[in-house]
Amino acid sequence: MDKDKIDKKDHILDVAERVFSEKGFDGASTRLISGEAGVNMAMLNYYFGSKEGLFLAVFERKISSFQNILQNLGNDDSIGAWNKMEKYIEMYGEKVVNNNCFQKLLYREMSMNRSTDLSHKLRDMLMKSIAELDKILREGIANGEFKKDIDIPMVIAALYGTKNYIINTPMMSSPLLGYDINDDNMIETRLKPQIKNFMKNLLKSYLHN
Amino acid sequence: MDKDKIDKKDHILDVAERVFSEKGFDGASTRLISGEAGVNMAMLNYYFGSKEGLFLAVFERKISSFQNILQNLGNDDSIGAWNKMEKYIEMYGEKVVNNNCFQKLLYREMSMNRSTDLSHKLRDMLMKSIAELDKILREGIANGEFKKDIDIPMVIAALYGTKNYIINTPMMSSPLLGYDINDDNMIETRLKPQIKNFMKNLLKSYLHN
DNA sequence: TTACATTAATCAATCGTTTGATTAACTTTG
DNA sequence: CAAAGTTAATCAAACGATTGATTAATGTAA
Repeated sequence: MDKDKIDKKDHILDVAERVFSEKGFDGASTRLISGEAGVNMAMLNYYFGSKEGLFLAVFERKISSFQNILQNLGNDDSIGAWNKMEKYIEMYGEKVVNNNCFQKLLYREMSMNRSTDLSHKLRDMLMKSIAELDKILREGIANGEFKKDIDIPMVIAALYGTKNYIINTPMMSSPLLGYDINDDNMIETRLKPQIKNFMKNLLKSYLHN
Repeated sequence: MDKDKIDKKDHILDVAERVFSEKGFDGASTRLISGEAGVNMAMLNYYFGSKEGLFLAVFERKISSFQNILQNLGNDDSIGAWNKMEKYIEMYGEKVVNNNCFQKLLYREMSMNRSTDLSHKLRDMLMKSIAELDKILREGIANGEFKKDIDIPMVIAALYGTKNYIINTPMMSSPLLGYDINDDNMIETRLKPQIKNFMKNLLKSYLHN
């Protein structure tokens, strides 16, 4: 059945995403991935052409799911810039902490600084989210809500960087925060509220006049 | 001469640090490292025992150089907490942006979340710097300089995370900031002041009453 | 039967590592 | 001093293991 094929491909992608995020591209062998997925090694090449094709497919799937979020927020004239900012932080906190396994993989790949098609695609994808945030910040400056001398690029780096630090280095953030970052329950009940709350307070005091 | 031997080992470590930071541990072959260092492949094992031994040696060398900085800052009673905070940001900005190649390597290894001796050593090393920052923040709260409801772990994550985002993903931060992050001259004249200035302003508005 | 799915076996290439031989610089001995 | 002995440094070559990829045979469902 066609359904089965899709489910199987999706299952392989799930496993590959996890293994790649744990071991990195070079550290994750095709034998390990296929073994953990419970499929024959040759199936990876049958479905995805090559190891790099599989790697690409992992990202392609997520890129399309990241497409239509965080959008059209800057075009709403009915609410102020700070209100948009809070909404952005809310949505960002939800979406991004949920996919922490993929986020780790994503930013490790970006830190490789490669000039591949994939890297450019990922950069463009991330830049879309950033552009939305940039628009909100400019609007806030223009209408006097925010101070006019705020450092927009650094605000963006602070928001994304703080989240990445927590998610990507659980070995540091877990003892720091006092609870286990790898525990999904802790992420939901404690980490999400804490991140959202902190980012709002931090940026509110910095941005506002 | 003994001098030459030390210099050669140091040269290999320099090259290994760069190649590891560019390709990752698994992506950097011993042939590539020895080739770029201009030494015979067997010399890596002769000097460092194994590839992992070389990897370890790269870190060991830096750990000892990171030892005595950022220390005894919290014990000085002659200046206030915010003053210490500014000094911390200054020193941190200098030390850390200078070694951006190593920083990339360091945090990529930490994101692997391995339970190796190396990972624990690196965590302990980083925790020392963090503990100093923690001490300053607690002191500021105790003496009324800082608000009493600040989120200390998140402040630490914001400081370290913002820097990491800029340094580790130049593909994002370069177009964001408008200049080339990989250019040493730009790092010195523009990035360093911008990071220091932003972090001070950001934290000043968040921490202070 | 036909077309797709799946398998075990195998491929060449590359991996990290080891080897035995050679060189050069000191040390010891007569 | 000079010859013999000793050591660390360096090299090309090869090792077995593992890598990603391919093949040819088999299974399966329409």
